[in-house]
Amino acid sequence: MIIMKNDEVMNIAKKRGFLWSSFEIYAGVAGFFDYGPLGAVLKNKIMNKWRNYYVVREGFYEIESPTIMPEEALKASGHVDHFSDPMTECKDCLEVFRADHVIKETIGSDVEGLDNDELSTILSDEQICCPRCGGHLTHVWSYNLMFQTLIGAKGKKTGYMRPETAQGIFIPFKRLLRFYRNKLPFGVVQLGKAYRNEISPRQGVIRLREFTQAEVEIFVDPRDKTHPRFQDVALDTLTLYSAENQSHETGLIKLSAGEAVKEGVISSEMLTYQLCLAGRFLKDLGVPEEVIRFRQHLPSEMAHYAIDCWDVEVETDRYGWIEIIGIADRTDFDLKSHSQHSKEDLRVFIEYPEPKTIKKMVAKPQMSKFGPLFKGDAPKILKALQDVDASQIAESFEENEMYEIGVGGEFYKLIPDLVDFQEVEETVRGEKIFPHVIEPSYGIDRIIYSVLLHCYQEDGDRTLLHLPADIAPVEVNVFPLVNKGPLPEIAIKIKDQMRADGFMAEYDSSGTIGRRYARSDEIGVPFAVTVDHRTMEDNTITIRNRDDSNQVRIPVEDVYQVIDDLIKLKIKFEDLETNQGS
RNA sequence: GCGGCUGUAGUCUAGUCUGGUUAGGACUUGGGCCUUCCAAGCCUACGACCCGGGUUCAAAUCCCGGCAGCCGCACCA
Repeated sequence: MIIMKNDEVMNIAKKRGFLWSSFEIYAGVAGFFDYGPLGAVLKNKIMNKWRNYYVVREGFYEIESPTIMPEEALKASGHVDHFSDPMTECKDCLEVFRADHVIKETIGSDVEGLDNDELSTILSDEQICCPRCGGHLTHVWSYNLMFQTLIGAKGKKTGYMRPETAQGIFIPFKRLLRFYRNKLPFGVVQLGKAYRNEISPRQGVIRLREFTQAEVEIFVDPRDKTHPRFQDVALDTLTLYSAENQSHETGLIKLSAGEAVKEGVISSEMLTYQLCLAGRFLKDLGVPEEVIRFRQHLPSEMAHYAIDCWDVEVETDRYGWIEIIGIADRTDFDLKSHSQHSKEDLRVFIEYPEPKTIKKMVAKPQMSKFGPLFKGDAPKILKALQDVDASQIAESFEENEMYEIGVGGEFYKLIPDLVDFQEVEETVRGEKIFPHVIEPSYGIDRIIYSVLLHCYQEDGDRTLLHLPADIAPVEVNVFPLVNKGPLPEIAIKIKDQMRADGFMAEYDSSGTIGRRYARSDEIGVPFAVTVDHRTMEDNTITIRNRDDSNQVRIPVEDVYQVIDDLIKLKIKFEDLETNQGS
């Protein structure tokens, strides 16, 4: 039995307060995890680093919307109908199947969109039996992956826990568009909990029923998916596993971002830019490049509305390659659908660079004849007439001497006498379109797992977490070399000053100094300040670097600034060593 | 949701088959001694039979149910 890094890491995570399964004293519930004292800090630091990437540097403002959503909204998004699976169970062997899959496999017809009763009817009419044992299948029921709840005291309104944060961004689109002063492209982010009632969550923190997402929705002009700062990422190397590589089993390819766009492997600059950003983010979290790949969705697995979709995957010893970020071009599906369901116009007016003057024929009703003829119906006919292309009417006049127009179920005959045609010049300044959406969607819990897993290292007896200094939960430890004389007191004072300066600092005097360093390394504290005999002589302390155990000696009064620079990655520990040497 | 295996301190484990004294050990952790730089040593303390029911004079041990974990199947818009 190979000892998996996964097991070691999860062991430390539990023992030292990063992660553990929830409700343990009540035997736990599958699919729920607590973040412990260190885990919660780590998570916040990672989320804040993420904000620094997207909110600060990309300028995509963050919003926060409710985690409970009304049924209508999720009906529009497709989750009510499509996030549930029609299930059927074999009465004999108790195996559970997806009803639509069984039907498709047995009689070959596509039954997408049929409701449960219709599916049940097909099952019995076609005498479809259990694919495994040939037994009888039950009626079809829905297993919806969303947690359902009731809103209000009378509980009349059905609500669901949101299955993704994205919808919370699409719904207030009009307000967001206005906030961004009606101009594309713009991006909006949301970090928060999402909920999926997985049938059988089993892979620890990889598949949770309640999890944290960080999602970005970037609204772009569908005709222009170039990125203004593409040059900034064009030379980034991406390890790609394209749909073609997968179907031909040709392995991974390494391309620069620029090449990937040029060769059409990735569909747009916008999408590619996001892939690069995701890659950089992971590397900044200490996930090495060798374990990151970008896998394109196969046409068969891609949601029908997406035109290109890439998963960022990280390799793990326990679970293989796992998806931790999904980056999709969702086109205009969501906005269009919400537009239809809500009857709100969620389009954006895009101005042409130059106003276009177009000549067109318009039909001008002869009101003096029109009015008397149609009387009360005239206004609505006029209104309907506005939506009809004048050339169509002209054509119909030529062929049939009349044009029939339908208004609300009634038909009216127009004869050439009633309508004049005029050629007019019209200035068109732009047009209304549904923006396309580029969506990077991060699974924060999976990222935290990946970070812990790949920052974990064994070095002889020593185990350490190579967390980047700016995400390490405890930033600095302060130790007295021995518990004698004034050393503890000085160390405590330094620790207190560190805390006053805003550092996550801890003091530890228990056991030998070696044991304290070991404890410190195990949770990835990047630096340790040690107070020793020389501190009393010349007021200096040592700073120990977690990653190589090296130490440099500096004056006590400098320690706060130096630690600050180290934690914020402004200087490297090696620079201190060099300075000291000179 | 189905089937198989498993469940003893924070961790690893002895004991379970064959029911019987105060559930034993190691590591970890807390306190103390020692110790002037990387899990040393000594003393000391805390800490467990997954939950519920049954059988029995007696259950960690046998039986049933539940829960959780692992493996396989299914599921994963």
